[in-house]
Amino acid sequence: MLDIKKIREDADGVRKGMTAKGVDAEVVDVVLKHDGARRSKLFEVEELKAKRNAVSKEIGAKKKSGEDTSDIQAEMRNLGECISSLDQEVEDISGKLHEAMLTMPNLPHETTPVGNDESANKVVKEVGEKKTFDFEPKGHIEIGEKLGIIDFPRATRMTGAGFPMLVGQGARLERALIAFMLDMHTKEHGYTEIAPPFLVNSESMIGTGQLPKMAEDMYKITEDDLWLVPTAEVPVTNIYREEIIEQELPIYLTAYTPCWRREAGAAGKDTRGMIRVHQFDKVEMVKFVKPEGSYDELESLLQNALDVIERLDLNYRILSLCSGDISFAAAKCYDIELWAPGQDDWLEVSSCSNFEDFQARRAKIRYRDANGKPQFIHTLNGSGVALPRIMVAILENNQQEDGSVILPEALVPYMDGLIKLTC
RNA sequence: GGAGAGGUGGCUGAGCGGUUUAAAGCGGUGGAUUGCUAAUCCAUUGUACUCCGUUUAGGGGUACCGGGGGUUCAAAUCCCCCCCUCUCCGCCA
Repeated sequence: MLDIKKIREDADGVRKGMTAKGVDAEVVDVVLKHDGARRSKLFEVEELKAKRNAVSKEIGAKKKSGEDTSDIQAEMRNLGECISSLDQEVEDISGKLHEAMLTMPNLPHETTPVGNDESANKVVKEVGEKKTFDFEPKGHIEIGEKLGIIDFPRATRMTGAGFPMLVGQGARLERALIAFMLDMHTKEHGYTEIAPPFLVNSESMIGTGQLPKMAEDMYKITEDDLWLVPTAEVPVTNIYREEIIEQELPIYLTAYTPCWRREAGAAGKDTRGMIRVHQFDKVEMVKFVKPEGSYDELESLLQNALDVIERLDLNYRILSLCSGDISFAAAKCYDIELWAPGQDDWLEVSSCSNFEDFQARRAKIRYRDANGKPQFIHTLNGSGVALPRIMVAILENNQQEDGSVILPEALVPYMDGLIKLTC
């Protein structure tokens, strides 16, 4: 959520930001209209309440000394009715204001490239060479099925398309990757591991910005009014919802969770294989930091994710996403993409974002500044990294002509010394 | 799921319709005193919104005693619904 004061003071700047994010700037005028109306009504009703409080106190005193107060009480009954109808008006206006505010995306940071869609994303850096083969490289589906480590047909029968099942060494590789990443983030990057709930309530989804906008992209358990997490960002960021954090900052947290996404708007896109699925595993990193250094923290967060990829000997490129392509809540976002020879395309395996105080404002997460005053903190998160696509990258980059796959050295200890997946 | 007991400021804990502007203690902050540690004394002490003022400072008001409704001139206090915690019972990996 944006700061209402910022919208009042710099309406034009906010309009510009909305436009850059691909949102109709008219929302600014809607917000300002409701804000003005709310403030004047609030002033009106608060004056009446002050009067009521004073008179009620008088009544108490008069009753004590035995005076008759029925006249003033009757008068106050009318005042009470005025107050409750004004209260209702204030509540209605506040509701509309809040609703409008919740639909406003975060403003892009000044270093975020301006643009409408992914064509305006900027390649910041490309590291490593695309692998070349002296045979025709296969896609991960063929490789995986031949190795017997992925079973799409049975998973589809059991659940439906987009819910892949890993088998044997495939399941083991998944677990190895998770353990490898968590170990790296906890032992080398200073993160504390969290094993959070996989279902959260609506307040948490609003807190990180998934609701209201992304409702139809998520799975909902209607009966209990809970949602399946689309990313560990949600439960982990919401750990401190409605708190003033008293412990020392920054706080670095990492968590493995499955992620569930309905991918409602993506029907027919990448439907085969593991590129775009309804359930996938991910290791996520989340940071709670003071505002001053949050952009340095974004750079180090990105590096934490890159360390995973470099250790697995994969080539990659980093994109700085443009204003129209970054997520609703983000001010700045880097994507990390891996080259997948079987797809002949880049695969996004991580998004590292700075949300500044946007999520903190929604989720009411604060810290105390040097003067002891509560202030909204800055939150950041990044995938560290998403599992199916890194699995795809490993299978497709490390495939041999005979169909076997050589495992990255860093994973060998996690695979009980296995160096190669074979049929 | 059933029965009972609870949920009050950073913490402990009183209050159970109107001198509560939420007692008292602990803690925190500032000051006084004192070889040090410590003790003692004095003062102070939350959050959000809002209005006035403003270079700063400041001053007023409203709301907040788990959450949401209701009764009343007046609710921490009475009534209803919900959430959470604890104890016992039931069910259960």
